[in-house]
This record gives sequence, structure tokens and C-alpha cells, in this order.
Amino acid sequence: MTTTERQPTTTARGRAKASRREALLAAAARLFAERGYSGTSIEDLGAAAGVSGPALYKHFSGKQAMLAAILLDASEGLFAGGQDVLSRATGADALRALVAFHADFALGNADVIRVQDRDLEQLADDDRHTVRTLQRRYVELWVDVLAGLHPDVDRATLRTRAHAVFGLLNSTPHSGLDLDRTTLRAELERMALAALT
Amino acid sequence: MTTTERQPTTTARGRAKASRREALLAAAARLFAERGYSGTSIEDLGAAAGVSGPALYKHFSGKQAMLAAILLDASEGLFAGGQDVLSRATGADALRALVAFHADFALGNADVIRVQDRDLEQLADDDRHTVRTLQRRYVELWVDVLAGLHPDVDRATLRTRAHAVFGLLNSTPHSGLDLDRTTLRAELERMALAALT
DNA sequence: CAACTAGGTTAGTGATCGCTAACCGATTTG
DNA sequence: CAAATCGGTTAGCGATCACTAACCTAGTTG
Repeated sequence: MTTTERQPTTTARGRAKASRREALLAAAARLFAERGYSGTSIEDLGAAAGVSGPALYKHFSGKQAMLAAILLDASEGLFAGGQDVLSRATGADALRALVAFHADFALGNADVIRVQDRDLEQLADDDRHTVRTLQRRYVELWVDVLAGLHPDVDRATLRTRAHAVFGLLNSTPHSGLDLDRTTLRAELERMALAALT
Repeated sequence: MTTTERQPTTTARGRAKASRREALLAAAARLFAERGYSGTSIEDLGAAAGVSGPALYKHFSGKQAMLAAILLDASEGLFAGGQDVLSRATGADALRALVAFHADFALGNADVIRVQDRDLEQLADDDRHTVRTLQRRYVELWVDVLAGLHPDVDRATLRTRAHAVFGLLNSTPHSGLDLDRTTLRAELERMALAALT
């Protein structure tokens, strides 16, 4: 996605490299979420994946490229998932499906959610622009559905409502400890839909 | 509050120092919100207030002390404001007043809100503990009011609802551009109350 | 008005950081 | 099986950072 691979994933080395790359990205998402991008060192990133320091330059062009891989993957996943949802449902069903999809994503990727609205500014200009564009398009998916349900409300207001609901659903990283996942998911979905009525 | 002042605020120097201190804190809140704590240098902090670099050591013991001043002030303000609100209203009125108060705070202190749930981890252990305690007590104010309205719901669930509504109301920094402040405030309050019904 | 105080300056220091260089051993390949 | 490749290592370099030292000047004070 971000780095062009020369090694096939069929050979033993290729598979080892791919899994190491995934481990590095997962560790990076966790560390970035905990300490922030600038607060995490190259050494930290390597150590969290069992290698030390500059080994990550065999997988990424640098620290910033790791952040880019995380955030591009997240924003692409959200937009693609949103499109997929809307290809299967319309009207109020579409809204319920969007809420369920977003709640699922937020609950399953709390670290990434945290990084996304915390360290987006640390990206290089073009990557930041790409992520922002995908985010904007994802919001527009929501606004389209909301516009169908509330034809009398202008899109700026609907956009604000969408952002507010994202804030509600993305609150998981700040609270997720008290409740089990199923109950938390149900609460968040119910509140989101109530807020959008 | 954080530094003990030896100079009175009646003399010209004293007043100049106090206003310089406020300017430094305001600039710091803005820069921390934009670039993050670790991403902001001492030089940046001074320059944003018209002085350069190490001048801030005449006002604060260091960079971390500036973050502490900002976050302690914010969490104290929220908790004190919440207490004040609850001394004047009960039941559903109290909930409406809490929502209005929090919306006001979030709209008027978007930078501080951003810093609070972004760089809390960068505080020294004791300051972080103090802020966390104040935050927890503020949440309990909300939970108390909610418990009065929903006696059948356990406090863990109500706590999650409070956090979710904070996420909704604190979404201002991410969206505040499209709508004028009055409309935005009304939208957020309406959604928050709907989510808590 | 002389002595002191205090908020500003610039220069410098030690530590840390991102990244590169040079090298090594195992796997892949022709 | 020899050669090339590739993912790892350690050492080190240049830049940046938070903070300190030394000093300077204007305001405060007796």
C-alpha cells in the first residue's frame, strides 16, 4: 500500500517480513496513541516489536512513513466501509448501519482513532491532504444519508451533527474500561441514533 | 496557583509580569493544541508571546509547568463550574444546566479541551493525578444528576453516557468552522440532551 | 539618586533524537 | 555450491531540544 514490495509473500523470508511489518505497525499505533507521535522514539518503536532501533528502516522509509501507513489505512478503511454500507441500505436503515459500522470500527481500533485525531498534523503535506480528503468524503457519506432523512436542514448543520456523533462514538478510548464491549456498543449506538433524531 | 508571586500586582512591573504570564499561557494553549506538547519548543512558546526562548523561566519553572498550569486551571474550572451549577438547580433542570455549562466551556476553550485529552500523559505524576482526580469528580457530578433521573441504571453505564456526551460536546475543535457559535451551541445542547434521554 | 531587584537578552551545554554507514549471518537463487 | 539478497545488528553523526549561566537595563525602593 505504501511501500512497493519486491519480495513475494510465498517465500519464508517474505512472510516473516510481512508479519514483522504488521507487528511494527500495530506497536506503532499503540505507542503513538499512548505517548503521541513526537513522544515516541525510533528506539521505542523497534523495541515494542522485538527488534531494536533502526531495523524499521528495512520496512519503512522513516518514522513519518509509519504514521502515514497507519492513518492512510484507517481513513481508507473508514471510507471504503462506509461506501460498502451504503451500497446495501437506504434511508433510516442506512443511518443505523452507518452508526453500527462506525461504532464497530471505533471499538476495534481505539488506538488508531486516537492517533487519527491527535497526530494528523505530523504527517507530510501530501499524506495529510490525502487523509483529510478521505475523511471529508466519509463525512459526506453521512451527510448524504442525513440529508435524505432531514431535507429541511442545511448540509453545514448536518455536517456538524455528523462530527458530533463521531465525537460521541470515538469516546471509547476515554471510557472503554467500565463496561463490557457488547453493552458499551449498544449504549453508544442508542445514544448516537437518539442524538441524530 | 502554581507559582508563588513575590511581586504585587499594583506596581507597573507586577502588572506587566502578570499579563505576560497570561499571554504566555494563552499562546502555550494554542500551540500545544496545534502541534502537541512534545511538538512545541521553548523557543516557539516564547516567540508566540513576543519574547524569545528562555524568558519563560522567569514565569514558570519549565515547559512542563506551563502544561500543568493550563490543565490544572481547566480541570479546576470545570469541576468548580459544575459544582456551582448543581448548587442552583436539581433534577432535569440540573442536567440541562450541566449541558449548557459544558457546551459553553468547550466552545470558549477549544484549545484547552484539545490539550486536556491529548497531552495529559505528559504531566508529572502528581499533577496528572490531581487533574485526573478533578476530572473524575466532575464526571461524578454528572453521574449523580443522571442517577437521580434514571434510578434503574447502574453508575458504570451512566459514567459511559457522561463520557460519550463529553465526546459529543468536545467535538467543537474538530468542526467549529461551518456554523456560527450560537447555532453550533444550540445543536450540541439539543443532541446531548437527546442522547441522554 | 544610589542600591537593589527583576524581567529580559544571548551563548553555551549535555542529552536525546532521527537517520545513515558499515558490517554480519541466514536465506534465496541461478 | 557460489553469489547475491535481505533483514538484522552496532556505532556514530548532525540537528534539535530543554535548560543554565552570565550579563544588561529599566523599574522599584529607601
